[in-house]
Amino acid sequence: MRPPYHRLVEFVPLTASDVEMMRQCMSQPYPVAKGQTIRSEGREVDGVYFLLDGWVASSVMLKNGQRQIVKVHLCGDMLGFPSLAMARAVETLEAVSNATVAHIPAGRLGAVFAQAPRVAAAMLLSSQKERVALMHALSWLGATEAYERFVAFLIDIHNRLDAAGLVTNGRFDFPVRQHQIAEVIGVSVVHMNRIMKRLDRSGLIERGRNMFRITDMAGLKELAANRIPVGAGHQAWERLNPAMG
Amino acid sequence: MRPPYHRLVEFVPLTASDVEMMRQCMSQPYPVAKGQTIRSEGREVDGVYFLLDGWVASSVMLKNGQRQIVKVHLCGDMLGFPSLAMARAVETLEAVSNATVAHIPAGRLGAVFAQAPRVAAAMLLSSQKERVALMHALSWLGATEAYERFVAFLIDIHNRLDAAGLVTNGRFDFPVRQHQIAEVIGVSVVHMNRIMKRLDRSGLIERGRNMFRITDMAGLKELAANRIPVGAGHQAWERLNPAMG
DNA sequence: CGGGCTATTGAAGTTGATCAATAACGGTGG
DNA sequence: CCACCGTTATTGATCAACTTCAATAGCCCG
Repeated sequence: MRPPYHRLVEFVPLTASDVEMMRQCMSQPYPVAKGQTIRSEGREVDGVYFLLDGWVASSVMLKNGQRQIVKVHLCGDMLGFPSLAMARAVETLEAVSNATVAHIPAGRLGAVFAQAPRVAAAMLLSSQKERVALMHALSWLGATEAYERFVAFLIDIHNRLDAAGLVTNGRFDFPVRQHQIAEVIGVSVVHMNRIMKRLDRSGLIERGRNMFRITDMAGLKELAANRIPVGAGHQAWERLNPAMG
Repeated sequence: MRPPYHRLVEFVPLTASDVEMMRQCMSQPYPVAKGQTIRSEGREVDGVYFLLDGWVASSVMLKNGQRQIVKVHLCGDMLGFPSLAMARAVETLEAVSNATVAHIPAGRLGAVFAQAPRVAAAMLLSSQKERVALMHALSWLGATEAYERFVAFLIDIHNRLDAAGLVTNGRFDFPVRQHQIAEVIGVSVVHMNRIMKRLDRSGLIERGRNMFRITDMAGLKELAANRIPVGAGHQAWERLNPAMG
């Protein structure tokens, strides 16, 4: 399945009609301009969103006025899923670049799950992968210094963009401003900048205003805090269905 | 539904037969002694675990030898779910107190999902709640100082124990050692201890070697970094099924 | 070509880490 | 019942990572 639909079939070999059903339950895709909010924390939960193109930050606001970006979403991601379990939305979804999203009303989502249990399984497994990503982000934040955290973040972004076919020769668009990266990594903008300069000097990457190129992935991986876990792919589905396969 | 089964029906009004089916697919409950490992990071993923009693830490190991506890599991929690999407287990499950768990083989889990879509929905929504918990832990780690993080952690534990009926008059068992709390909060043991002494002086809590009593919850909540989000309960299920209700 | 956002750099102050040592607890064997 | 020992808790002193304040420079856009 081509991006942006590649993630739907990552864990479960959905049929063409399964995917078509998912597509049917989405609204017409619409553009969101850079900086615009798709849905704010505290709003009513009326469903989830599918990101067809662009970059979206999912963030949580704290009482002290600080904001933590808990996930940078890329092409093919489902947005706002965690809030489905909560009375009101817990995260703010904000476009970091110009983006294209489609809304999926909660009611239609329920209908799809009822009619296509394989789609439900696909969503369940995708959600577990997101939990793993959060667990790793948490471990970086709690147990490593900021430089390594940023390296791990860069590698993650690279790999996910690569899966969406958006990396050429280690080079990819990177529309995230330094103050936003700082909110991901959990440091001040000032320190974030010092980290970038330090990474510049390392010679492992090249950096443009809206672009990154990883010139030495092996070197970067040595700096990162832990091994990048590998997804189970369709093996996950096979584990759940030992008979059918 | 009584603990430890209270969380199964938190979001979806499962029938008695749904719950019975879940219970059927679990192994005979077995004890795990304090300090024992239930499943290690890197092991094969052969299913998940249900925690009937006791405390279990879910942790991730980093290359630098540091360990981050990403979740402290309590009675009624499902353990090891995130690894279902990965080729090998990403977290280590270790008993913090004597505990009782039951194993749920992946294959039986798949069978339940196929036969009881409402159970699948319940698991999906529970997983979203866990994602929200991780998102908040992440925001605390990234954007607040350790003292507030610990307060937020304490409140969270209190609320979850309360939901399991394990709090009396603000008092609850707390078998977690300071070095383990340090691994949750992301600080050194030494600093963790200073935080506890500081909290002692605040007069908001009383502390014993294996016990906590919250004497001023309102005061604690003022210290915490952000509002405690409220779960949607069965409203989550109703959102997914607007017709049936 | 002015104005706002973004990036960069310096200097001083905090939070929390690390090293090191001591005290208290809890269980065990004699 | 007590002496012993490993684990856990507590405290002091020094050091590193990171923050905050402040200022300047560069980029993009109308």
